Amino acid sequence: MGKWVTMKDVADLANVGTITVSRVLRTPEKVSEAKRQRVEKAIEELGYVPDNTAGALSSSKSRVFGAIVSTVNDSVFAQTLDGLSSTLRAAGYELLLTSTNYNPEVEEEALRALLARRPDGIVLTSTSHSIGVTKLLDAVSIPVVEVWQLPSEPLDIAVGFSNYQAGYDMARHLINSGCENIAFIGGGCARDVRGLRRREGYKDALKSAGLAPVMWPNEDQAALTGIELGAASFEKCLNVNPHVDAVMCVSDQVAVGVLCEASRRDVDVPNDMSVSGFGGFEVSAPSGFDLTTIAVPGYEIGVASARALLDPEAARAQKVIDVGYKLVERGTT
Amino acid sequence: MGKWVTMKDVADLANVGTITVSRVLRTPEKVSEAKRQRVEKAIEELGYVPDNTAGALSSSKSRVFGAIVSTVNDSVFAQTLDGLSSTLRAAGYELLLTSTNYNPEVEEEALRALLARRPDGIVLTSTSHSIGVTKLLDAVSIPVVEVWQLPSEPLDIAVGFSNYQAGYDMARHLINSGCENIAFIGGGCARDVRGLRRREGYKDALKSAGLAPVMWPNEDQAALTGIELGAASFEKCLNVNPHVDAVMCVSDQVAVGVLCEASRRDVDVPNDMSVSGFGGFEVSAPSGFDLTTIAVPGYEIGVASARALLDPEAARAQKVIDVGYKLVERGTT
DNA sequence: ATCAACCGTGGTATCGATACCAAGCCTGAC
DNA sequence: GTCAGGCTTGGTATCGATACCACGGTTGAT
Repeated sequence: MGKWVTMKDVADLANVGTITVSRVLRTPEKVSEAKRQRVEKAIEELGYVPDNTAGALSSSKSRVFGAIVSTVNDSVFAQTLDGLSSTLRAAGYELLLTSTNYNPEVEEEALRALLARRPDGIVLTSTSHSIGVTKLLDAVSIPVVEVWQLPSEPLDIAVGFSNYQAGYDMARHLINSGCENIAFIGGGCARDVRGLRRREGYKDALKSAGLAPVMWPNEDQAALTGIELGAASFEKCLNVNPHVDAVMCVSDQVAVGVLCEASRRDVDVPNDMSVSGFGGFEVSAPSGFDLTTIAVPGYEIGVASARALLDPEAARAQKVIDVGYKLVERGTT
Repeated sequence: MGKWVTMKDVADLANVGTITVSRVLRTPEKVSEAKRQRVEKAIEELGYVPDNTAGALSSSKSRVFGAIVSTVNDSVFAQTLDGLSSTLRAAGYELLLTSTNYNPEVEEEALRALLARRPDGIVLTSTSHSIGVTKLLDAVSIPVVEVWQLPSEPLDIAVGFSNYQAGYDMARHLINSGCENIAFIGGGCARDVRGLRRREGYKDALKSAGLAPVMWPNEDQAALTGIELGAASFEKCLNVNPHVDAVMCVSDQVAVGVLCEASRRDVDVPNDMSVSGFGGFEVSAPSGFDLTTIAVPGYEIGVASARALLDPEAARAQKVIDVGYKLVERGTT
């Protein structure tokens, strides 16, 4: 067992008290120049790495934040995690990550495990919370940030944007550009609450314009992932409704699937039909697809969440932090 | 401040010693049925959540593993993280995540921050390590797992597959199917060591078949991401070498870019030209692209790494754990 | 010249859990 | 009937750092 060097070892070598070593690390300005250099030299010499678990115990500040995500394997949350992680590390904090794989039953267990590490704050990507979860969170006094949506009643702080409004805006955009037979593909999965909200925005926009909404799939098709879902659903959609002149997709991935299927069927986009996506990540960037989409600032959500965690008082003044989105019009509409 | 319930509170309510509470949580079989139920009831009643930081201090087992990844925002590592996280959580461990954003200078700092949490083990996705990093890792006695490659001299344990062999195999596959003018796109970025290895495999396969390798880009094009890089590079490639009959891509994303550009130029895949990718994630799945690719078991790498961390002795017996890959032939070759 | 205020410094208690050791109880064997 | 040995149980020390308080020495004001 390679024994860890302790603060006392450093203190002895530098001929100071342990507390002085602690101060050199946390509040160097309160230590005289001479001793500080002695201590720093001793730290270097011994290769001392402080033990934050011990520090957490005595100061009741762990300098760790916890995150519970549905999945890491989705550029959607991945960008946010990158933003979170980078911002937090710059401030001297670490990120404890747990993924639930979209299984809501795991959430409470995961939260319990997270709380056992006494984090200074928590980030949640999940949308609805069991009463066990709510109870646990109520009992603690640390900041809780919900991301990627704007609940009307946030648990504590929310950072995101309105999925409903995004769906509404895109539908309006299609309507304004002359489309009259607009289908919506994806968003039929009950667990994807955010996708559902976008679909509702779409529905309301069509209704208020006097148009009939057409949606695929209505049943839960969790087995299919983005691109495949898009291709398969578009095919079905065409069978039922051959005169569709616009397809609004729940995600960029789905939109890519639609575009592929369209090109295979010689449907000319955008002349015969418009297609829109959602996300604004790589797949929709100025590439072969040139997809009109809603660009969501995933990384920014991470950064804003980190700021909220680091300064919860300021964030709580707002409660709900809207980072917005951007409708990016490109070649498919 | 919502005060945390401590083990002593539980012990007092259940009328036992604190140590008995500890045993109920860690080794319940050593506690009599009656007391165990009393303690469990008290835990439930008080909503007690144990403090693992305190436990880590006294047992010098943190039940946390650290991971340093280049980026979360890449399905490549994301699947591995999912596998890691799931397997570790099932065993009662947590994952401390740090991303370096492909900046090798951050690695040492990140590692230092990670070690300050006294993890029970570490996972690295980075390929080469500075001497500072090596020194830090030498000083500790915890398992260190390097993933997604098979270094000849692993620091401790390695879990992955041979990128060189994967490149070689795919090139052989193209040669065997009759291609004679095979270009390689991507993998020119010096920081992407794994891509470079695949490209070397390609080069050697061509050489040993008496064919001339053709590669784009040779300069560092970090600014372009996958799809765009594929589209742009393919264009240049065609200008220089219009008779190319196969394009081997460093990743599926790049391959998608190539396919898009090909379809725009009315190049018929696979009749005029074959295209292959690497990765085997969503984008290459049975979708519109039907891409021939090398499928890498990203999730499996995570699971195997977790096992190695949990039982380092068994893993060290192997040192290098090869999870392999699969050449998936589909419609583009 | 005297005293208050302040700065740098160290000693000691403390955070919440677990390791270690010792004690009490019960069972079974002689 | 007595004693050994196994089982459960609790007391106390401990992990490594920080909070709190107290001390000596210096500075500035009166």
